[in-house]
Amino acid sequence: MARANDEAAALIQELADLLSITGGDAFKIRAYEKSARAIAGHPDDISGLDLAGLRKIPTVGEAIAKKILDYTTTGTIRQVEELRAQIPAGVRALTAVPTLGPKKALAVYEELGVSSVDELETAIGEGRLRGLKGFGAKTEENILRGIELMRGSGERVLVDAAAGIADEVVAALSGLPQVERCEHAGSLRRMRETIGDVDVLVASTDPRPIMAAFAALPLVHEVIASGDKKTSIRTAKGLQVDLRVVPPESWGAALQYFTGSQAHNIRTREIAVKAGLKLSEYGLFDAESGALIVSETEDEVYERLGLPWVHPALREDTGEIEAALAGELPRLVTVDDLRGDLHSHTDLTDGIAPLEDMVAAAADRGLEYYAITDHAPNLFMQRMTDEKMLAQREQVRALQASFPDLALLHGTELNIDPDGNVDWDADFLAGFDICVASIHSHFTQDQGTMTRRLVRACENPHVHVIGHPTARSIGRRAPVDADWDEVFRAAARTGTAMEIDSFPDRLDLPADLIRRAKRLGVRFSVDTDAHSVGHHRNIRYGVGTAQRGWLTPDDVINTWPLERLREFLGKA
DNA sequence: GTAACTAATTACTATAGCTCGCAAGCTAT
Repeated sequence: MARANDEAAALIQELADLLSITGGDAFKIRAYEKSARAIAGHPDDISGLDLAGLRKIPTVGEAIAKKILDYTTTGTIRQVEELRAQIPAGVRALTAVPTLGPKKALAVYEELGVSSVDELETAIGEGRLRGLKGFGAKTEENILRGIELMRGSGERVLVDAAAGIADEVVAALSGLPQVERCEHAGSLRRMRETIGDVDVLVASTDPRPIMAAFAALPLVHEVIASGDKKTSIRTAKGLQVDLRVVPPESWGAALQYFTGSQAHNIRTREIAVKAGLKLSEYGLFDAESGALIVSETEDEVYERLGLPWVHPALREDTGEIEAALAGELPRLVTVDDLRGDLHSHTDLTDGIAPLEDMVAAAADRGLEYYAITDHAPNLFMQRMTDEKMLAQREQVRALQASFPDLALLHGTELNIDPDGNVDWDADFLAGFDICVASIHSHFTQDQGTMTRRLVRACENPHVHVIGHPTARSIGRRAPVDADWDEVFRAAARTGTAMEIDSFPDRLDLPADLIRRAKRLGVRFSVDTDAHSVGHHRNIRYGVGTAQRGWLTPDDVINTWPLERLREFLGKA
């Protein structure tokens, strides 16, 4: 799975981290970080590029190009090796402890020889940090809590968990008389697949009572910091929530700023500086006079910078600024664009709701078509049989009369076996309106075998969609290892769609692979994979992932009118 | 280290709050 691009980017990022510890020039460090992102996001494989080719990557100049070449020829970068010899890996790991940055990490290493998180904990226990310049009792306490957090629940949470907290905070604060506007921002608004902390923004002229009300919410376990402009709390499960209160006239600039990403903000601020402006969370200002120019809405902020409004899902500095400047931003697919859902389950297999309830829920979503795709026999615990499947088909056909505005498709979710074959022979498969095929076993095959397996599934004329293609489970199971570009070329060639599964712990395909697949001409299906009525609500996360993959409605087959979809399903 | 309207220098996002120690650095975003 790790491409040369990703490995080279990781090395360059490590170089930046190590330099920040040894106290290198801050701008040099930023240059490395920038180029690491650019290399990771570069569409072409860097292993075939020469010095000139590498330098064509934005932010990669002479020196970094040579380092990448060093990597592609020797497998590593000399400067990284040298710094590794100087700074043990454990010291770099120390900077992962919240409240312990590069400066303090270096101090404990140089003064006390501490080079791992465990050693740091011991050193604090023995009182060895006392007397170190810049380390007081409070710092000790904060580091210990940081270590505890890092080991415990302070990890990133799935997007639905963060969305639940954000919705609760926004609902509670929106009711306060002092609050003029209230929305969540941050990585949740950008729909990242996991969320480190929740950002909530309020517009008001009277912050005090809002901060007090926020700190008193039932979900608050601990108040980390509180001032007039910002209050940070932690929930019982360890999720940090930051509340910022800004004046109403700063709303647009503040929302833009707190939505991030940091990399995107750096780019927008650079554009401001070049135009003789200054952009901060309080507004867009004339750099010389300091006069406020605009900032009431995000639209105004972008417009004054010479850019169209950029959708939050694109704000990662992976090409959206260039596309915006060129007027080539994609019109992203939205939940409202979807006419159908092509992957769902009932209580015939492992769903918990009967067919009628699932179909009624689809009708409530306002869909025009809906596919029932229960599991196929080779997923043995589901006890599927030919007879059960055919009986369900009769039920679906009969139910159709009750839903004149919702076309029901009878399908199945097939299992791609280790060789790339699926359940049932061609004759039986031909009886389905749609077949999704997914990997449910043998996740650890080597890359070559896995690639052939997926390509073979695409080449099956009865397989229309590859379900949750990487089979990952976020935080629990790694994605399968395949040569994705080869899989995507097969999908494009055979007219097989790649699914974007909306389950918050799947979000599969992930956004970076979506972008690669789209470049190779692949189509997508954004589905809920619903196993209950409530799962239909997950569609927002699948659509968010599709947006992060720069997809337009035309890229997504279940935005198409039913007739066009039917043509696609007749791929054979 | 890179990019740019000084072509050899120059600028590089901007702010809040905390901590230590009483002005300034660090961390986080």
